[in-house]
Amino acid sequence: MRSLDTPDRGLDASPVRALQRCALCAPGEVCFFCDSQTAAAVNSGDMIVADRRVRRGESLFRTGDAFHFLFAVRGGIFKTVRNLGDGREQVTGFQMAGDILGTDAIGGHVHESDAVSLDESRVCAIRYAGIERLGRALPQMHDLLRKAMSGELAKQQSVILLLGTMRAEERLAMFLLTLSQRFKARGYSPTEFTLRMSRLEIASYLGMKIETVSRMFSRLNAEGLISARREQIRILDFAGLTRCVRRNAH
Amino acid sequence: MRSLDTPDRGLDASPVRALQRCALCAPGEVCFFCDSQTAAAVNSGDMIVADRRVRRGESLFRTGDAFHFLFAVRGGIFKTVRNLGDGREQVTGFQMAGDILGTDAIGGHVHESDAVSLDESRVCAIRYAGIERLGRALPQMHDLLRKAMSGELAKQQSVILLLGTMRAEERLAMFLLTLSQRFKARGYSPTEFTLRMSRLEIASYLGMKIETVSRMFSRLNAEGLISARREQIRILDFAGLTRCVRRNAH
DNA sequence: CGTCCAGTTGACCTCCATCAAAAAGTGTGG
DNA sequence: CCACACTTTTTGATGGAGGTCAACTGGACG
Repeated sequence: MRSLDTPDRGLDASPVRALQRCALCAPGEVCFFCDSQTAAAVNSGDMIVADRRVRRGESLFRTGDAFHFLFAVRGGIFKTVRNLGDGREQVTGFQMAGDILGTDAIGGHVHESDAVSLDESRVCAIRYAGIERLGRALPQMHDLLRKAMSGELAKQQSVILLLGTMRAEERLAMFLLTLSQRFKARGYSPTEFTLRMSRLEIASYLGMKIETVSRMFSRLNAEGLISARREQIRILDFAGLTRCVRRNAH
Repeated sequence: MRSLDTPDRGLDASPVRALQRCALCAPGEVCFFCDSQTAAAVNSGDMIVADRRVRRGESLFRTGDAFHFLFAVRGGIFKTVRNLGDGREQVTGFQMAGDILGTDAIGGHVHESDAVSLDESRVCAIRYAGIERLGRALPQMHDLLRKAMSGELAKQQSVILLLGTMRAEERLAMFLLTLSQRFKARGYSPTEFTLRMSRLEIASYLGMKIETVSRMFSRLNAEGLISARREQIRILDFAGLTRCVRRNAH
């Protein structure tokens, strides 16, 4: 009930807190650490934070890299790709402003996935050792981090449900609804947006083949639920899309 | 490469640290907070920790419950079940000694899944407020928690890959290999064990139907890789099972 | 010994993958 | 600006893995 009725807690949605901008964020940007308390710490220089831009196609980190930094996405969009070792790989998520990258490497000290920018992106690189140290003086930051990681866990569980229980059409409908939600939360139009990821990347993320993704786009088009032409998406019927996710049940 | 070559970092595997038992753990038990430092804090009464047994079929928490406690599994086994709201649901994981439960609710303050015991289980219930408070004096505990959550994220990503890219036979082979690994890490036989979960629960977890699970068990049997009779499993050929996971690639 | 439930096996069908080709963009050099 | 190569997306035709439905098997328990 919850994940469908409250889509902002559903698949890959991330609650973007309406917080004060931190010292590093430019107007129009939000980042994970945008919090007055935390921003103060950043200013005071207690924590090593580096502003960084990442070009389309560039990686923040790759599988096997030693873990030193967490990354707070301030603008643009990333994909994370995880490798199975036999040539197979899968996109495990898309991250945009307000999202955090690298948390899955805290435990193993090594990144288990690639983070690739799909756009001109801006991030803050935050030295993890600094976070560990600073937490004593600034417990809010640790709280923020735990909440973000907990949110990641919940998001991934939604992906697991999508992959484990949904049919192709539902998956795509869910994907579009979630994207729409995320754009809305960031102040962009929820009804009209441009896909930054290719059909291949969508297919990988949704556990299907590129042809099937294409067919499902066409089908949603034919049903009058969306108007999709290549990367340009307009959602025409939210209720219909939501019904589409539910109806294939059982 | 990594997830197959180093199975203990693969699907649902959890590195069980060989640490000193904490004050609450009985001989033969391990828990998440088994750490001399942490154990001391537990003893000193700084953190509210309650020992608790959970009977087969009982829940630790249910979807919608307010979040107050994390649970450290000391013995037995749990499943977490997440609901899609239209009748569909899926088992998102199995947790045994050393694993932690409830972390996905830290962000939203509400549990988004059910945690059900599949056995006579023992857990420590740890008041989350206590963890937040105690972290200042005992940073190791926060570190432990972050690492555990990070490990959860990595585990779930492996599940996402399993659901997104693997065929039915591979999924079951992977499941058995991972279980074996987890038993081994806990000092039990990796070659011979009893499944505590039903075929239905396995099917749900692996995103397939009960009939398919049954067929795949039969197939692995026929191939001489395992000897499975109902819940009693013996692994006859580890290399063969591993090859089975790889071979269906592409 | 019959009932019940979990698991297995069989027969059939559907959804999606696969293979193939056309269509629509994108980029490059003349 | 056009011709040509090349990539990405769409559409079509076909087949196969796994879902569905149904019957059977084998423990567990009264």
